[in-house]
Amino acid sequence: MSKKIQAIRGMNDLLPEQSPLWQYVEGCVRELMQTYGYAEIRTPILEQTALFARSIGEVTDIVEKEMYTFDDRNGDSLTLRPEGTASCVRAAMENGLLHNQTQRLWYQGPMFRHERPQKGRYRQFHQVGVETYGLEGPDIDAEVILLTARLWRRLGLDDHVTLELNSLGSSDARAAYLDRLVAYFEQQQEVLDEDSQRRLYTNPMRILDSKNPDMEPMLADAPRLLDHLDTASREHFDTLTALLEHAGISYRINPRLVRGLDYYSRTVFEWTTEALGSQGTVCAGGRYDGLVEQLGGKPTPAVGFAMGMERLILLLETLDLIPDDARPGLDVYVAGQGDRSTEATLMLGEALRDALPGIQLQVHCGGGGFKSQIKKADRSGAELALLLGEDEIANGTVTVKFLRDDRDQMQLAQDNLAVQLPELLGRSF
RNA sequence: GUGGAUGUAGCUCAGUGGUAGAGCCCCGGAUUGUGGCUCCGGUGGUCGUGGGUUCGAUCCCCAUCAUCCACCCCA
Repeated sequence: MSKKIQAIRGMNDLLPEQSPLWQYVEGCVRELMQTYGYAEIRTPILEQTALFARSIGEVTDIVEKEMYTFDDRNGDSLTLRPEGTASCVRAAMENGLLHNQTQRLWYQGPMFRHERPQKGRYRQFHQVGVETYGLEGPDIDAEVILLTARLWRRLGLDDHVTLELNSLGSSDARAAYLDRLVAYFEQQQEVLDEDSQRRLYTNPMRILDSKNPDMEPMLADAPRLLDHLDTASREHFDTLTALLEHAGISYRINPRLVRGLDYYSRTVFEWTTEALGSQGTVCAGGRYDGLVEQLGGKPTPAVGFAMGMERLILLLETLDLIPDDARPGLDVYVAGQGDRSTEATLMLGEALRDALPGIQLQVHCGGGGFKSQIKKADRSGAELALLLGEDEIANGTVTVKFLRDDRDQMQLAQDNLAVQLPELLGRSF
């Protein structure tokens, strides 16, 4: 077992039993994006290392210790993308998508971070993300949040997730606030725990995030960023919250909500759940007006978010919110008996698929006794079994056996099956 | 990167210092053209890996790898 090659730590196989659920969620996402007129963009999984170092922030954990970075054969430093925003900005700039136009884009795919795996956290994980460019007003912030809220409703998750909101203000206002904050923490040095001491000069806002209960009173009295916003950011935030209220989206303002990545400004938000234990953030995003310029483009306002597919799926599973059509299933299983049944079953299957293009039909392969074929039909989950024995083949009929209902089997003419099957299955194709 | 728990059949798990068992699954039979219930039989394991202690280790010790949970961080 252990001498065999196994998957890389934290990188999981998605097994057949799970893929219908993934396809279901992916389908919901695709429909949702189309509903809002967002266009899909697909970018390479590998980028030059500098792209992430410059956008995410040199001193973040992601860049400092979590990236899968290696040298290409020609000596270039490449990195497996740890998130989608940087690639998306790069691609949009490189292809002229930001030249005098706005964009509403979405993407989906695997991301890579070398972290210690845990529930809801893997080294290869999948994100769905949205990025909008060229829109500076709070209307687009609201739209992006409304879009996520619609997805929760679609998936039945709306009662199980909470929206948290904050504003980080302009970079000037934030810089001024940071000075105040650091000054406050310096006066409280003796209360700061070890982690916080370290973060005091690298990323002081993260101290606000701390879960250490001993620091709670000190943090509660810390200066709040929301009280030190510049006027424009304040108005932006107030308009956003008003829009959300109009739309009936409830939210909780969390003055301590800080995004981990350096590029955020003004609006930040997070959808969280209690049901996933320690990795409760299902979706997170915000505004990053400075990023495009930081990466060498013209100043371009931008808003986006990313959500974690594994966490979403875990959530649907723990809450038992998986609809039937997101489970594997078959409509029909075709079994045969006798020397000529192989040809007969395969041809019947093809004919039915021609006539009923949406049908989910499996023809038994691999021989075996009639009895075991019917057993397989049962285990397959199919509604009906179509049986082709010597008699049926001789007279052009097929025996229909109801696997889920207590109902007598019947013999039908093969020529008529395409007409009668939809009725027998209770669905159209 | 830190801490804790756990690795025995495909899956869920018992178990013992004298080289292993159950349930489910799978295959066959009772029923030579009929699943789901029942009964009978069968396949399947270098007991995660490497080393140590021992006459002998799946069990005790060390290391290592992996999984899970938490911290950190984040989706």
